[in-house]
Amino acid sequence: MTSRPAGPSAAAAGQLNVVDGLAQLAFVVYGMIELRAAEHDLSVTQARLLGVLRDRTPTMNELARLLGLDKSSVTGLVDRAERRGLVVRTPSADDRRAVLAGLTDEGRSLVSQAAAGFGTDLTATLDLLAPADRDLLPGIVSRLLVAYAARHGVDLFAGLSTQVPAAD
Amino acid sequence: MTSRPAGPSAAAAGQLNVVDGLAQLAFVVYGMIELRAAEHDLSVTQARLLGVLRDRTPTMNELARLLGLDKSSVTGLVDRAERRGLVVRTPSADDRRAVLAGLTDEGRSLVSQAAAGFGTDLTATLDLLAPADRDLLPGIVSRLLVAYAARHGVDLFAGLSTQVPAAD
DNA sequence: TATTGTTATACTCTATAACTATA
DNA sequence: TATAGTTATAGAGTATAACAATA
Repeated sequence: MTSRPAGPSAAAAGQLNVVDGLAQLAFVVYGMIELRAAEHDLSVTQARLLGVLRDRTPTMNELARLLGLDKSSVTGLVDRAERRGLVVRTPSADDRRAVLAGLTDEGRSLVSQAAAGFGTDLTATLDLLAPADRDLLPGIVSRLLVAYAARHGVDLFAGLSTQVPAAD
Repeated sequence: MTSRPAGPSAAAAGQLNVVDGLAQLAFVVYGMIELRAAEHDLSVTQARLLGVLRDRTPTMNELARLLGLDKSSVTGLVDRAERRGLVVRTPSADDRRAVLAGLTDEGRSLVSQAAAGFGTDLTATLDLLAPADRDLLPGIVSRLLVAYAARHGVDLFAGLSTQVPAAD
């Protein structure tokens, strides 16, 4: 989707409960990622794929789990990325059934540029906050994510993220 | 609570900078919306469509602008929703070229249920936060969204949220 | 038999270009 | 001519089911 949040004057006043606010924030951030990824002809899905592969060389199966997709979906996803020269498949040495997916230099370069662009955009928005808010936000977001991860026994990661989500 | 230079709480939570943290949060929230929408066989796009129509009866053209999609995409989107009985097209009285899209009762019911489910999920996660964080977050998020909207001359909305149905 | 990955198939979502019917 | 909407077409993304190769 394109998720360019737009609409009539409903929220501009700031009369937003936190649930709606976080939903809107999610769409805004998602849209930022989408826009910067599109600059390099990447969909959010392709960007997530490259993001996951930044610090891993998983099997197709593991990749499916990491992305939350069916393995047949990942076949096509990697097919298209490989056709563009962003990803390569390598036979596994351990298991002759398995195939490892990894980034090419071009893939790595592309995802780094997209991530940098996204970081620039989001930072520019955060810079509009008052210093007190800017100081408090990182901790709250971190604690929120930790709480969520603990509750869901889930591995956190952001497709475009610059850093590894730890948790491994 | 005032400034805390190099927030140690954030680092303790797992060296996530705020950019990565917000990206992850966006994916988590987006995933929550996706999951609750899927419960009713709605994609995020269909849910956004229904969400937009909760308080509007726009022309196809306006709908395209609201969703950030091409008008031809909206034709198909509304086709599928109409086929399911969630949306109806009505000829415009003012302009014989134009067509208005609106929710059916079933569409309204469905989007309310999905929004309520999402609200429940997100609230449950927010409840894991310490009270101090829970008090601070809404204001920071609101101010962040207002800053973003002001900077981009854009009006905010979240396809699924609008208002929590609380007592619909 | 179970697992890994691919293929075949079908559907949603999206855009571009061409078309119609109004305006 | 310009605008509103649809249709035709193409491609990405997704899932289910069936399959081949390996374990």
